[in-house]
Amino acid sequence: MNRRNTFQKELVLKVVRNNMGHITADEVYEQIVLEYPSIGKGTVYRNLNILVEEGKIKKIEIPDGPDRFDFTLRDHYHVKCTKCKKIYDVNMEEIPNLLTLVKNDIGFKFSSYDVLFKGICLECQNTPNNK
Amino acid sequence: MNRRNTFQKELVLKVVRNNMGHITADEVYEQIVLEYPSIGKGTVYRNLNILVEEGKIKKIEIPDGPDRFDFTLRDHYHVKCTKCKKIYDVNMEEIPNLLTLVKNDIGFKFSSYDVLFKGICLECQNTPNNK
DNA sequence: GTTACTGCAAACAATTTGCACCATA
DNA sequence: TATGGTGCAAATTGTTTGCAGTAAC
Repeated sequence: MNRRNTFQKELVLKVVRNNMGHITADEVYEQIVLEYPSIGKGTVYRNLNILVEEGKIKKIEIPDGPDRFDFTLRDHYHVKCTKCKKIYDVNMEEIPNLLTLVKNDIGFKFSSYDVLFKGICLECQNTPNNK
Repeated sequence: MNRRNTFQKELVLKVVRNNMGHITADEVYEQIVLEYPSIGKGTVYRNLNILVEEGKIKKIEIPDGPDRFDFTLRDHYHVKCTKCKKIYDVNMEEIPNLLTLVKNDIGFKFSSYDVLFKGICLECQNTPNNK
């Protein structure tokens, strides 16, 4: 299974790279369609996953919402606004490595962990629509 | 909108309570069907969400997999086996409150955060099927 | 010339929803 | 008896997949 370089794969990488941060597969597709209308959504999904596999981009899995793809190299965290569901970057102090705090009594081989913050974004705080 | 007590809602609560830990909506449904075959899946989903709203149970959102419902009161974390996708409880030392480490420069009203550990479970480590 | 990749549509999985009927308060 | 809940099927959302044709190597 020798990987090939295709025009479509280049486009997908370019769009994720130019958007810098948590773009969804659908947004990637919408942007590519503008300059290359014949691309299929399946191709975008396939290439995003290949690029993740190759370590060129990162996948951020958000519960209750589409996956995001991130080009940024530096480690950072995300917040989800529980009202509008939008995702933002979080700047924060160095997080202590939570893996060192685990009491591994079940023989697990721990590899990593995800942290997702929740809250209400500025915009939603200011909307009177206080449902 | 005055909530009513129904037989079905009781059953849902009973099953989550008796299972103690990260059961899926579908598993709840499968268990109830055994003793009350006419129940609908929609009813199970509806009641699970109502019970979460009422604070009687907790919803654990797992990316790339169905939501889990938890009756346990004590705070605890979860690990997902990246091979078999099963979810396990994690015992660990007190986690420092990550919210205090956030540099809130975007006016967010932070409320909470989720942590999901990842790794390979004992069973999958021992399976020769090393794909 | 292989065979990986594409575009498309259909399949899928988890969950929500519309609606006519039912049953709780 | 008013109206919230049920059961069912259809709709939704995000993603994967099967397949015949296309193109990269």
